[in-house]
Amino acid sequence: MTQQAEATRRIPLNRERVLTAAVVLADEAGIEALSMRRLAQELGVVPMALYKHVANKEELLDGMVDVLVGEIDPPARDTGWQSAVRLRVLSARKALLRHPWARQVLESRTTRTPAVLGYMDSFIGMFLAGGFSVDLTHHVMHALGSRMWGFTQELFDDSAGNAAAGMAPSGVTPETQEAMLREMAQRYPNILQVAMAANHDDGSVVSQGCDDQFEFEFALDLLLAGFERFHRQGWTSERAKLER
Amino acid sequence: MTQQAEATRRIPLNRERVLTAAVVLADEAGIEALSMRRLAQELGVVPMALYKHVANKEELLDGMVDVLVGEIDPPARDTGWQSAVRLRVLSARKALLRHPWARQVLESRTTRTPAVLGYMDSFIGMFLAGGFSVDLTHHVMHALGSRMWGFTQELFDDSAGNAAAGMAPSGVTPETQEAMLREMAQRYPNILQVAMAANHDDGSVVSQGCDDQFEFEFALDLLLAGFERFHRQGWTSERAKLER
DNA sequence: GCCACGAGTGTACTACGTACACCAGCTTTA
DNA sequence: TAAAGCTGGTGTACGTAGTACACTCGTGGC
Repeated sequence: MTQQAEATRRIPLNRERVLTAAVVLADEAGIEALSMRRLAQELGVVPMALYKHVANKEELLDGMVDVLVGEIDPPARDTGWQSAVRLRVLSARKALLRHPWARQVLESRTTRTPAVLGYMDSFIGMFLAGGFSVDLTHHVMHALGSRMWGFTQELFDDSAGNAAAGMAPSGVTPETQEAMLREMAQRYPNILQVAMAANHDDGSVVSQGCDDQFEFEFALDLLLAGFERFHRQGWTSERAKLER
Repeated sequence: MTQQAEATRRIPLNRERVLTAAVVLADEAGIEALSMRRLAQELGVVPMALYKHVANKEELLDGMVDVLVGEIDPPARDTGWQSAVRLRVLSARKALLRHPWARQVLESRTTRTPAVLGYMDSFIGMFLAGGFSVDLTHHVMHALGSRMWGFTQELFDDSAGNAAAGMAPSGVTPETQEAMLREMAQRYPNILQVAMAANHDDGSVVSQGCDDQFEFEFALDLLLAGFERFHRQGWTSERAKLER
């Protein structure tokens, strides 16, 4: 019977099971709750058992990124480079939003796994297939930067009002909120103005914040339009010109 | 005599001394070496002494960011918005490059200190002073994103060749390097192409990498040009249009 | 039947952030 | 001038990390 119980519980571990469990745990409990010990516990196993499947925590994180990359759609066929890139970035963004930990983890990675390199490679391929010069492609990839992954550093991740007070709006009396606002108006008039515009509906700084998706696409399209212009003009960097 | 010795060693601690010591330590030993214990040791003091000057490690990091912000030039007077923004971003970038830890720490921050808010506020002020609508300013700030701080997520932080192997070029025989290259060429032809172009001088992927400063300014100027175009056209978001 | 091997275990070590009680010496005040 | 209080530094201790290393035990091949 104990053997039966053990047999049922012990679906044998493997790298994939470890990685997906890590992804689920990070999704549900946050990346800061993802420790080797906690993950092992979640898998009904002793911490050191994990090390038979991943070399260490760094490799675990790399593996999680690989899982993420696997969720990004492949490049669309039969469209121009611009919409191909756009679609793919937005697909990456969707994957990223499903996994709140991903941004932080991606930012922290220093080595690139084959899966990541593969993603980058096919990404570059979209520009090349669109007739971009290698030179322009290179700079364009840099300009995209982390937007390739569907994210940007969010400067207003909370509304500016919350950020100023360093606290959540809940549990703050209207009076203190009022006081905070006056304080803000004095010290950061410009932030206040912009924040008010972003929260136009009720005139409060401490409301739903701004439309991240809109902001993201705004910048993305601005960049894409810039790329297109350079491309049409046959732009080349000085460095590349010297080569010819 | 012991009193004398103590008196010489005990330049009294204060918040500023703690913060600058933290900055120096992070500069020299890397951010991962910055622990409360190590920092205390560096200051010739017991770990818990630090907690009389900073509430906890988070606040220490916030304070370090404040030090950084203090190193950024104020906005230039008597120039157009475009060069004012450009100069300021490049000044931020210079400060950032002096402190290799800064990017990671900035990215990890969730609360904004008054100094940071002050920086953002005066940053926004440059656009408003340039005649930008509040609406456009808002989106433009989002588009700049972390570029406001003078950095972007570096995708090719090492040369692609190193990234592929996950190791430093030193200590790798030319033969394995050659093999790596062939491997790369097969699996990531596009990356290879771009990387080769970036390392045009000797045709090796594993050389000095690309000109980060150039790449940064490329994207920055592309964005600034886009902003300018929108500004001239009196661009407004749909959301803002509804307001009128 | 033996033996090698690989997955999972147990114990232990080092390093971290920090709570809490304490103390020395200075400043304020009665 | 003595008592009281404040300020900054100390010592000890706890809980949580990551992971090295030696182990056990079930399985499959000879």
